[in-house]
Amino acid sequence: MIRRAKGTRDILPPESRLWAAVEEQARSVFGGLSYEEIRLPVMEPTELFVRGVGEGTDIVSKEMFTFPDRKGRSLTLRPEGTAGVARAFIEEGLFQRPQPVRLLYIGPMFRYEKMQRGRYRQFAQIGIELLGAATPQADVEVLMALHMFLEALGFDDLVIRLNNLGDPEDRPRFIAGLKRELASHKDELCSDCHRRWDENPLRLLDCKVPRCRELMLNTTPVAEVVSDEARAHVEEVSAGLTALGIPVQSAPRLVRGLDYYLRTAFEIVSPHLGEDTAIGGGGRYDRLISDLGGPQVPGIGFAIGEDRLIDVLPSGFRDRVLGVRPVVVLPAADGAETAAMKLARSLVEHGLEVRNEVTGRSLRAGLKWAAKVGARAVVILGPDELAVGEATVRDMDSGEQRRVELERVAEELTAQD
RNA sequence: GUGGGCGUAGCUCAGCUGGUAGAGCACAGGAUUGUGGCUCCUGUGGCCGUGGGUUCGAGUCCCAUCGCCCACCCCA
Repeated sequence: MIRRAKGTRDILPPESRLWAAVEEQARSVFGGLSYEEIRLPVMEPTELFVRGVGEGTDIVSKEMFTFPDRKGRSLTLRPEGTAGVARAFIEEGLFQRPQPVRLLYIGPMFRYEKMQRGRYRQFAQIGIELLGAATPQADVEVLMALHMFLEALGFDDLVIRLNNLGDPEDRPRFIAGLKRELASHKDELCSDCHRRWDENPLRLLDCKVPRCRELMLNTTPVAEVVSDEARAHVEEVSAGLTALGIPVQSAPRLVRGLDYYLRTAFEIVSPHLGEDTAIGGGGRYDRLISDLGGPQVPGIGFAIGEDRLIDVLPSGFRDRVLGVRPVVVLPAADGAETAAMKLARSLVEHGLEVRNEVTGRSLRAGLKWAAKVGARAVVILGPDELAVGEATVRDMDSGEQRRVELERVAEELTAQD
């Protein structure tokens, strides 16, 4: 048997309904703020991610699906969405449109990772990017959008964890200070931290090892070392969110896995799900476009892990989506097929979800089947009904049924809502 | 990348010290020829993950390999 590639999965009905509903909600909420969908290639030149995401990141150093095409060009399946958006922004001249530009993307990303529950090598992200606005208000809008979207799905205890990464110019000063503070305890750090010490010192902050964590708590937060402008920027973002009634929590050790973030960096969490499970995260990336050879255009955005989101979806939303029940149309007489099909067409046109019986089951077997597929009602077209142009409409919960003229079946079924 | 556990029907699993592959659920039909959910009967469904080895004989023992799960690591 041929099996799916490691780390991929098949999303079957009815689970797939949740995906469709979540994406529809995203288009609705983000669309309401004029974020319009951009559809990008899932493969890009490898160099885009090496330069965009950063060579020292885990993603680029060991998690990319990279392969040569038939002419020897190195391609990579996108491990995240922002780099591709930045590339398209430059290549398609989006900086010549009225600024800022608001974009939404939904789609699969790929990372060659060790498998674990809730983590896949192909996973989906929903993200937005706001390009061409450097103000704190831009950050506030993006975070508000994130909050609105998740609230629309029924999350009710969301907290934004916010950090200030400063500007790239602040980085060496901060890192030097951090190392100075940690120097006397360097031998107590874990082996990974020793590696990070030289390769990616910022990520020292992010270590999950308890002893390392303790040591980090005593270090000076990045936010206190950054330039006045950077500090004012993030403080204004925080104040703006608070003024909107969106809970914000300062997260001095929050560091994200992508090199391009500066100033604003954040995650959104739902505390009752556990503090380690961020639903989404993002930040500001004012140098990314220019680093990739484009104009100096600032940007901010986030990505939500759709797989994980669907895993933790509030039950209300879940039940609403999965609770939709079909109406079964059941021809139970010779020659009833056409009338049944016409009726099905009419019911669908009235917005009902119809499930036709097309296997020639007996009335009895048909009803049994209807119960199994969760039908809320069955429309029976037997010989008696057919003779007088009627149908029997049976409510599958109450068992009540009545004869209705064919033209009035849709009306009968939509009335009970 | 490191450590541990597990691979038998679509799903959950049983299968003893090696001797002709099983159950429940699910699916299909019927008992009830115009009425579902309960019950009962019948049926479909397997190269026992794959390859090699030991043996008269392997689902069972040995080796390898692939896959899945858990933890670490990392991360949306």
